[in-house]
Amino acid sequence: MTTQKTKVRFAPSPTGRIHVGNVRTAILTWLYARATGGTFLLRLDDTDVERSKEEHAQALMADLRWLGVEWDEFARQRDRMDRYAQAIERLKADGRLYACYETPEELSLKRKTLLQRGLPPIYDRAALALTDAQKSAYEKQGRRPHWRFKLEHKTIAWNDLIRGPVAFEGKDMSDPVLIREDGSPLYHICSVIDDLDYGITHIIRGEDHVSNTAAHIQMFEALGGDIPVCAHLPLISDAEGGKLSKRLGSLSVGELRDDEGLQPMAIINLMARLGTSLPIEAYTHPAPLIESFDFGTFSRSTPKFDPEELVRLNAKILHQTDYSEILPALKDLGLEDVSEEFWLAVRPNLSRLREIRDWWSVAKGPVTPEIAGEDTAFIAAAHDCLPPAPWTEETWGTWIAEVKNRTDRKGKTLFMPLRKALTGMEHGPELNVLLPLIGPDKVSERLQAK
RNA sequence: GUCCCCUUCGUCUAGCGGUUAGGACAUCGCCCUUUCACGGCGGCAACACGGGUUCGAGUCCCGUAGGGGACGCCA
Repeated sequence: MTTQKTKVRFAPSPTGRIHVGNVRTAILTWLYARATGGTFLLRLDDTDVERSKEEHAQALMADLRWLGVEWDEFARQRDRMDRYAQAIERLKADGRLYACYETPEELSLKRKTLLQRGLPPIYDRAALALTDAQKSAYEKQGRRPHWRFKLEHKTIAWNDLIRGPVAFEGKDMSDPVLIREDGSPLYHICSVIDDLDYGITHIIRGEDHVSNTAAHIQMFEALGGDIPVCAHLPLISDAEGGKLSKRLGSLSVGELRDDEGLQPMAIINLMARLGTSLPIEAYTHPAPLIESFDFGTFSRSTPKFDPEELVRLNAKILHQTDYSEILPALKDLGLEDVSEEFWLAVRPNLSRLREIRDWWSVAKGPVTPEIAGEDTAFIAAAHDCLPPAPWTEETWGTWIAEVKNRTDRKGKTLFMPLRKALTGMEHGPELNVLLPLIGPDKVSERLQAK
């Protein structure tokens, strides 16, 4: 065995915002690259000029960067058309590509007929029997050919990192179209040529590609290259068990960030471990995920994706995030002068970062103190025994003891009116840490509110 | 329609012929806390169904049901 350096790629089509299903593949591919000390290539598969849009390409890269999924190399297929043409010529010369003249309508009819007879809709290779005379007759009618790759009718087998031994029969598959009628190359051949040229050692993608892989293997062989190791990930499904579609399937990284207000690590943690035998944990850094990454831990069944899990993870991540690490995100929220004390005080009460704004206004105001009619005398008494500045975390204890002495209250009737007067809420961070953060002036002011 | 894959607590899963069926998350209870949250400690909870094979089946075989995937001049 050679000690070949791992090289993997994530190859999305920039046809829309990247969503949960896709980003999982990106994250796992990236983790594998980092786990093996290999290279991660981001390749835009933008051969479909109709659907591929530059704005989607830009948004995709922004989303990946936000997640911290950094790529080492970058390529896009639209820049490589000359190279594809060259490889295609070789396949034609080798007789692996053959010209077909059926129209899309004719092909669709053929498929429908086969289906009705209970047969698999496999292309019948009629074009292979075309004589030169028939071909030129088609050409004279103005028809241009599309080209199919002639699969060898033999067993195609590989050892999948996730699925184990996989085998397909060439005869059970349709010869894939590699070149459109307009002469443009299709995904299959572009992908194979790129994987070859860029030295991809491992192909990691969804299991919706398994039968493609069978065809691709023959293309790798036809082009005389090494066949990368394959890992086909089970697709994730809806919480209801159905296919990941509609609302969830379209749940994009952008929405998770902008609408849901989630931390990138919430998504990384869930996607890295969902469907594996390793526990889903709330790490604040990807390092433990990289260290523990192992295709052997992946199940072959389709796991269910529950967005609520992201929120739970998000909360746990926040509870553990250090002040220095949250600072940039706080700046983005427009909270420049949050102190470390404040962060540590409110951190356990956050499930989304933006909720910190609520606690920030509790500390800085304005707050609408809540003082019930029957509590006015009590609050006034409490105000009278406020300890002198400076205030520390001990102040609350000192104060409340004094209030207890001077009034006949205890338990909930003792502290709850104070909490409501000071914060306007019945819940929140502990008052011993909150009190010095609000400060003597505002505390006094709020206790005297009408 | 044909082919392929999958099915263990609510969820993600361990298990690879003999287990009190293990863990994590969720949930519930207790502790901590003069609130909520955080944290700590415990509890509840599962082998889709039906046939085989075997002394013995969650584990092997066949079937049924359910779910997913593939069968494009999309990727």
